[in-house]
Amino acid sequence: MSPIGGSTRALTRKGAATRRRILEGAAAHIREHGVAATTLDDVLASTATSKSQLFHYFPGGREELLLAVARLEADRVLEDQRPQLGELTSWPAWQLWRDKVVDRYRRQGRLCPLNSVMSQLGHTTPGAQAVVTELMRVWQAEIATGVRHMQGIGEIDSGLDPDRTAAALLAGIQGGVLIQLSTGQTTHLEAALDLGIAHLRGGRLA
Amino acid sequence: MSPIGGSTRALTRKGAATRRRILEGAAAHIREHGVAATTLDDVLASTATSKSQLFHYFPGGREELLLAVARLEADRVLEDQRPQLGELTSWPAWQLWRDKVVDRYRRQGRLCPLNSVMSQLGHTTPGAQAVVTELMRVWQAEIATGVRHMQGIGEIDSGLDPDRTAAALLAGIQGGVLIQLSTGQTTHLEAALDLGIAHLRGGRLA
DNA sequence: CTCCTATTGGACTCATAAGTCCATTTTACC
DNA sequence: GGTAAAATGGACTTATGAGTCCAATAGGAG
Repeated sequence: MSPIGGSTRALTRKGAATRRRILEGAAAHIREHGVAATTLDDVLASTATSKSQLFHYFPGGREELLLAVARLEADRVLEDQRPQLGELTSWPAWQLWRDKVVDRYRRQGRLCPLNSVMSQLGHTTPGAQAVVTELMRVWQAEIATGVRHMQGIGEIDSGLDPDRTAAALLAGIQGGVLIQLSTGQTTHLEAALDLGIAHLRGGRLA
Repeated sequence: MSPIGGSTRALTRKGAATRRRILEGAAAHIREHGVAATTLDDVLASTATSKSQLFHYFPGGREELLLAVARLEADRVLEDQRPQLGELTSWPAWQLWRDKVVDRYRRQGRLCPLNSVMSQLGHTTPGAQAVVTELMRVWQAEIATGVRHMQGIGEIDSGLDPDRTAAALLAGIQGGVLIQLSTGQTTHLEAALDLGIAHLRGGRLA
């Protein structure tokens, strides 16, 4: 449960506040400038903290901090899709979700904090890997639940494999966002979502 | 046409060979260890060259070298899909292409040189951005050509927008690969390709 | 043969940023 | 209010890796 060392250290109210200030300051700086352009000193400066504080609360240094930011951003990704992601119970509801996703990434623009942090940490690092894998697992599961519900009410062909379809849809979203990072356009993201949903509807476009 | 400076410098046969040795050595090291773990000194060591040589042929230093590697890898991506990508003229042909893509990325494993280089260079850098944008443009165009051909012979509903469909399919591929980088599985890539192609076939699974 | 330019070696500089250390202050709890 | 642990300030160390410089050699064109 606890981050890295596993040791549950005593945290006073003040300490907890400082820790959060550092974490959120780091996340903010990264969202704005990217990981590569974010040094520990930047974080310290923008949060009015000192080096000893940072290493006090994140003994693993930069890596531990980045990982914590990754967790934060991964959570945010799902948060930003709620409550629509959990209520895929009618075609209009799917459309609402689709729009929310597009909107979220359009707002985010060309800097994806999670992608940024991940490629810095390296996709092979156990910790980083776990964060992404878990995010994908939950995300895909919620989509699959939506598919199953629609199958239950006879709106989706029961011959479709919910998990596999959800996996494809999720891949489309990820790729759409990735392409957006370079092109600045959400065209691909929208196309992927629309095609995925159209396929669920049996080929009929909305 | 010429890389960055635009100045066409005189290159003797020997010089051209050295330049290529550096470039390919860098690409190889990156493919194996990732960008972050690739220093200029690593490249020099593994190619038996000296610092003055590297900066002689890549005056822009590390950044120019990485960009050159990105171009190399971007070309390779399309090369690896030939000739199938250009021959999407029947359903079995689509399947062959699909298999080739999956196989290519399965082989590549969890280190994607292009993704690695891109996130290091930053998606906003004009040069890096251009490389990816161009790759996506060509890739998508070739898929779209395949769709149009199938529409021409009446195998795909002419109501489908070839470019938009190709965009969605491409997004699925990108996302599938991205997810594979963390999970190690090509499940998502395969699901995305299969769903995309199934949609083209009008919902019928292969 | 000769001169100009390309090519090469490799030591050196320089900047940066992570991480360490210790002295000092604050807080929690009895 | 006294004490032990937590919290803090900030200077210092250290590692690393990019980029510079200059002197020395090789190659090609006339």
